[in-house]
Amino acid sequence: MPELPEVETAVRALRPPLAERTILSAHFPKPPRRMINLEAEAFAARIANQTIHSVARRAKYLLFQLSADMLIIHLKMTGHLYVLPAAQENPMDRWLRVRFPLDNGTELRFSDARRFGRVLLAAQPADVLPPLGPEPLEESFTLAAFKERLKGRSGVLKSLLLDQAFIAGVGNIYADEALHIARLHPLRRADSLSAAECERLYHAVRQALNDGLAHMGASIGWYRQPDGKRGEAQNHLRAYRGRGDARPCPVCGTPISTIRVGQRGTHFCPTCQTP
DNA sequence: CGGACAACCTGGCGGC
DNA sequence: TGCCGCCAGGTTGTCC
Repeated sequence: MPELPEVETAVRALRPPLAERTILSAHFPKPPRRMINLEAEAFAARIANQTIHSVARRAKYLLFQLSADMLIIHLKMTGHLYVLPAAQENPMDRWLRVRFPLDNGTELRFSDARRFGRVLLAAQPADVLPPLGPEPLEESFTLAAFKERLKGRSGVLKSLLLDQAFIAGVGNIYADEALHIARLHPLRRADSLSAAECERLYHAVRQALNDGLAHMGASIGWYRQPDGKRGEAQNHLRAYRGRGDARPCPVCGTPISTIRVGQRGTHFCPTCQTP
């Protein structure tokens, strides 16, 4: 569930407490299995004494620029990052996977109930990151650039929006939101869009992500901000529905339909988003 | 390129 | 109340 707005919210919250802090070591309370890209001991030895110079986001990855390496973390569905005094416990510690003691007595912790998250250490991020499309909220992502990327694509819109190599950072929630804003059916094929529809989709993707960001992310399921607070975006969603949420379309009042597209739960308004 | 599907995981929920 | 089974989700990898 952490998608671009949720990861960006986390990045912004983590910047102040981590600025120019030095990581002393890395501890893995439980066997890390596939979570890290090195052996646990090698990982800890390599990250020790590296200073965090910046915290940034690319797609749904958090990027920590260290003295010599990049620390790259993907939260997947249930990952959570938080900074606390080393002695202070937190409910999220129940699923604690990594603790990074810092040089001022605080600790960066990574908790992840479902163990899908990834914690990678690499000198060159490109060595471990998959191909990623443009950042949809950056100025360089223009309507013309979007139309150019659409050329030659024929798949259904929902799957295309979820393709991180096509556009970076959109996940299941904001894909459904963007399609509702654009009044486009999730099964519409990319090569069937008129110029006007392309333009609606372009603006809708950015609007959906900006709305999520403005509300500090959507706390559906597990997502929390680093300070433990819930985001507010889930209260403003137009089409995406979590379990037990039967709110109708906010535009026309029609019940929201749920189908599966590319193995993903997909929510849309059958009145506003015609095939 | 695209679509289908399995795998990875495990808490939480619906159903009984 | 308790147990079972399935669902959720992002990404990777395989196959056609």
